[in-house]
Amino acid sequence: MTGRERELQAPSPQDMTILAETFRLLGDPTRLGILFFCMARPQSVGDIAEGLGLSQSLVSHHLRLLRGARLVRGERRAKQVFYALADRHVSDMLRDMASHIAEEQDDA
Amino acid sequence: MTGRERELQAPSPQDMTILAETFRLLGDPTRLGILFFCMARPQSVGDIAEGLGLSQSLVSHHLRLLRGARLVRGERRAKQVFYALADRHVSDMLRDMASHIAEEQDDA
DNA sequence: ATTAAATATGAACATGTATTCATGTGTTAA
DNA sequence: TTAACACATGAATACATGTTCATATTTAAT
Repeated sequence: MTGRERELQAPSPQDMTILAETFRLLGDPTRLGILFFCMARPQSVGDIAEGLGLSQSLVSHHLRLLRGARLVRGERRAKQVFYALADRHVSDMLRDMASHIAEEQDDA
Repeated sequence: MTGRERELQAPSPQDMTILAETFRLLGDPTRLGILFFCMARPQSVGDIAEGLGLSQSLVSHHLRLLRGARLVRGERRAKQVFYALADRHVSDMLRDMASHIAEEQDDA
């Protein structure tokens, strides 16, 4: 115990880069919608497109970016590819942020 | 208890918008740097600029965006304006995300 | 082999945005 | 009132990026 328990050190430059990149990808409404749409269970590209009212091409483009950042994982089943959040960290991040935003509204 | 305790409902459209906007603002390396720089204690605009090697104008422009989203708060003291994270939610968000990213690196 | 279905990719475009430069506004001291 | 300091703002620009359209690739069925 140093008496400064709440001291917060800035992330390493490397983590900073990844952090900013992650935030940037989550900062697009379309991509954010895709992520929440895949949260409950894996969804095929077509399902995402239809469910969110987006073109198949657009969804595929966004999924490529999300894949590149390891935010989602895609698995083939026959002709379709089902996408899911990459791991628990991703879903936890979304959940945490969502709850922070929700609480923030109270004390406006 | 429903047996589906981990069920996650998507945020409301309104929260979705705020969430995406928040992510978008955090998605810029310069802004992210400014936020972490102000985390420990309030910092003046000049200190931020000098500390991060940025122009005063650029810092001011970014602070305006961060203010608009209520991510930071500015307080005047004499000639200077000291900026701090708006509230605990903001610092918690940054801390949470940073730790998620840090842990994510382990199981690469 | 053809055909159809599902997804991925490349080019093109329009829009958004981070940065710089110049200038304005507010505050303190003389 | 000036002058100097600290910060804010507007215009301009270079660059990034979200979206569409057309087309390629992969898989399954006949």
